[in-house]
Amino acid sequence: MSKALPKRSEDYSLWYNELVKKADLAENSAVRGCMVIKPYGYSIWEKMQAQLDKMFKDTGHTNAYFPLFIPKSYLSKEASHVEGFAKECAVVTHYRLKNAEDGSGIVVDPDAKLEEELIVRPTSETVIWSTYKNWVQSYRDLPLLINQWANVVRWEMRTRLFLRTAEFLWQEGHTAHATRQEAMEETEQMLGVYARFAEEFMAMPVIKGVKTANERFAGADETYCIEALMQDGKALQAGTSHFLGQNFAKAFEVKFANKEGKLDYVWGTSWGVSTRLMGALIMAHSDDDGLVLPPKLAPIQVVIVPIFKSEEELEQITAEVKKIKDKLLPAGISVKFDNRDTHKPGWKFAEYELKGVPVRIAIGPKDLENGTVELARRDTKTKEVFDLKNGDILEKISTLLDDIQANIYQKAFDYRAAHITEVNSYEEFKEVLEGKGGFISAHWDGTSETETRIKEETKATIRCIPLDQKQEDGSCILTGKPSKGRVIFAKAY
RNA sequence: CGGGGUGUAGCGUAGCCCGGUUAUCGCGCCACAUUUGGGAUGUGGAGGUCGCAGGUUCGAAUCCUGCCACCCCGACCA
Repeated sequence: MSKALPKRSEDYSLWYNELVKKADLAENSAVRGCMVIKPYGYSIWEKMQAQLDKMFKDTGHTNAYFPLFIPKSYLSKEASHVEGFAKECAVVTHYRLKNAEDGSGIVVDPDAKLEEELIVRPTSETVIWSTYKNWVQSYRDLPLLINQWANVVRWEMRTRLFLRTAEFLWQEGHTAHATRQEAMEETEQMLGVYARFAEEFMAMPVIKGVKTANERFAGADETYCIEALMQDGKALQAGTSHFLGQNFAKAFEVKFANKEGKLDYVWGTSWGVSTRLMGALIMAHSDDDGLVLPPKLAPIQVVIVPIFKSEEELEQITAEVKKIKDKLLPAGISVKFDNRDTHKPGWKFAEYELKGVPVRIAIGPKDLENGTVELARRDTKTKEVFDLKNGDILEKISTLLDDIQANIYQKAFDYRAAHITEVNSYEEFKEVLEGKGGFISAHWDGTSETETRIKEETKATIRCIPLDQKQEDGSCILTGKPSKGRVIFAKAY
């Protein structure tokens, strides 16, 4: 393991790339744009999945699985949907290989051409709605509240580990409802679930908002989102929840008989978060020494490092460690005792800091003598000596984990608060954008043309129209036309 | 997909312009010894299709062509 990480202040994207690799989260694979998620990285994803899955179940959803391949014709049924994804689809055209006649290896058998080409799903609306057609006849069949955990493929030009990969893991919820209002409530409910997950578990504050027409999901009537701010001042869309109206129901003929006996199209939603959340998690909290993980998502919450010279010393320490583990483990705290004699304590300290383990306990001969342990917290890098006789270690650690969770949230919150800037002129807008970055709250005339022009001139996009937007008369920073409230601009990932 | 850059041991690199003994150094790895409260030290050792494929040449890591991958900057996107 080589030592130092690049400094965030010197090269932020290099810092990110190196951190992802050095902390054993992921690495590039032989396939362009695809990544290998390593065990430690996957453990974090599993913690995210477990929590989100629970939240989905708690709100009445069930998991199912739909196929990876989508007949090409399905994709073209919803006009704007195809347009949105056509440029980044992987296509399966053949189903057999054979040995090349000149012995040069294996080639695609031209005789094995598929009748209809298959698209590797970039998202599953089309397969799912074509299935829902068969599942829905009456209002009694509604609502359908289904989620799937899956991989999807979007053939991206430029990729970055976790933030944008050609294949990524996600969850996609797809629901069908009898009324417009119910579908709208579902859309908002799931946005709330995402926001709560981001804030309470990832310790990452987010802005809830609505996308402008330019940024809306292809095929949706309305796209809601949570937007987070990274430490380099760039915004990251962390989750989306779409109100699909009756668009997919109409495209796939999903009709039901309502209570009055009349046929009507069902109302739909879809919502998703992906392994991109891993990127958000990394960039929200980590520092120049490595990852900083929120305790609620850390695969290892507490690491115990023994400091010993002899076998006997290690045995004595191990006995003490067992007592501590017996208290922590039943309380659901994940503890790793790193008793390897192949690495020195200092090496281990650095290693677990790189991996973002929230709390470290060190026990050495001096501690055995004094009945103490040394507690170190990752977020503040502070250490304290804890007297085992004068306090309950479980209570101490629980409090510490809660403190860390709260502290890193607060830190991210303060950073964001300091980086939401209200501006009232285009000059000021460009100045803030080039200087301190972050979210910029400004008036906009509500037109696509203006948004596009601002994007072309500054690379900033409207991240969202905040749900808690204040009614405030103002004039558009670009055109001077009247505006009723501020929207959030930023450069985005 | 356009512009620029990089590819040499597990990782990071020197050598490349100007072709010529056995390809450099550091980290890591293995062995032994001394060490162990913040990434130990010494001694010895192992490890290389110089990204891949062609070409030029008596001779290629080095020159030429093509391809692949990665990084940065653009267009596209969660």
